[in-house]
Amino acid sequence: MSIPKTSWADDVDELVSGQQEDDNIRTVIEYSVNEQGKKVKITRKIKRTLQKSVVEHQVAERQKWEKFGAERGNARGPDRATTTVGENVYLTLSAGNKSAESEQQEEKKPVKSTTGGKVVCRLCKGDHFTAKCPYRDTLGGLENAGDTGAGPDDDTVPPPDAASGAGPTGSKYIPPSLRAGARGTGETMRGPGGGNRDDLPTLRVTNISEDTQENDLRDLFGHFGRVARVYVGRDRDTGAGKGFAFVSFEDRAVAQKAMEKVNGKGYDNLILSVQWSQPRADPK
DNA sequence: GATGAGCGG
Repeated sequence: MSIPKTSWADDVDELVSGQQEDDNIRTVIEYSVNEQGKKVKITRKIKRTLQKSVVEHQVAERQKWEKFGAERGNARGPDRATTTVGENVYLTLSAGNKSAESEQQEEKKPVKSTTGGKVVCRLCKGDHFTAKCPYRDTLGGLENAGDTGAGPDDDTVPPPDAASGAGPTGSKYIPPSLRAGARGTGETMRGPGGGNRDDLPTLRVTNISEDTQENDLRDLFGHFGRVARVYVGRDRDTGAGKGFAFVSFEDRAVAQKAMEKVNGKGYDNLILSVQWSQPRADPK
């Protein structure tokens, strides 16, 4: 009763010779024809993660039935040459460790829904992100101690039981860097003025060659003083330079000096132009 | 001649 095979896909479920068949891994081989008309072999290894043979009782009973019709007299149960036994295969299609359910919920809610789609500043409850709060300098320190550097905060170390996790009130764990009185990255990441990088003295350098790199400019301007940041304007897609760059210094006087010295200077057979930068246009 | 990216409850 061998039924003639009708397609490549019928060649499924045979063991690759010389391959160990693990009880919990089934190897399924398929052949199909791709867009270029070529035969492709697809080998799939299906791992059984469930308990073996989770089958309804009635279904299991059917395996004992005598065969009838054209199959009369053949061995009981499915003939693996012609029949693929369905298994309980659970596919969990998800990205980022999210369950499918939570992913759906996420799609439903609008992207920026914190307070009904409105952004609310944590400091002043204004209509902007906390980072752009106009009162950030004065209020920021209250929310996150150590923000302004050597502030007058006391050096109180949290009591041991507070550090060990949930207290009697069920408070959340707070990493050491965020505990009151914590010193560390927050301080070292900021310049001496306590300001952030948006108000560093910055020069706009134009007429640079398109293959000028950040490091080239660092070298060029580093002689005058500490360079805080270098940005080279590039084409988004190609990455090629667009002929201008921004160089930020720690010290405004240094920036001033650098501007005077480098402006009009030849570099890479071009004449550099150095001006104070304008603050970045901020989209309102 | 030329004016940046990124982060986020």
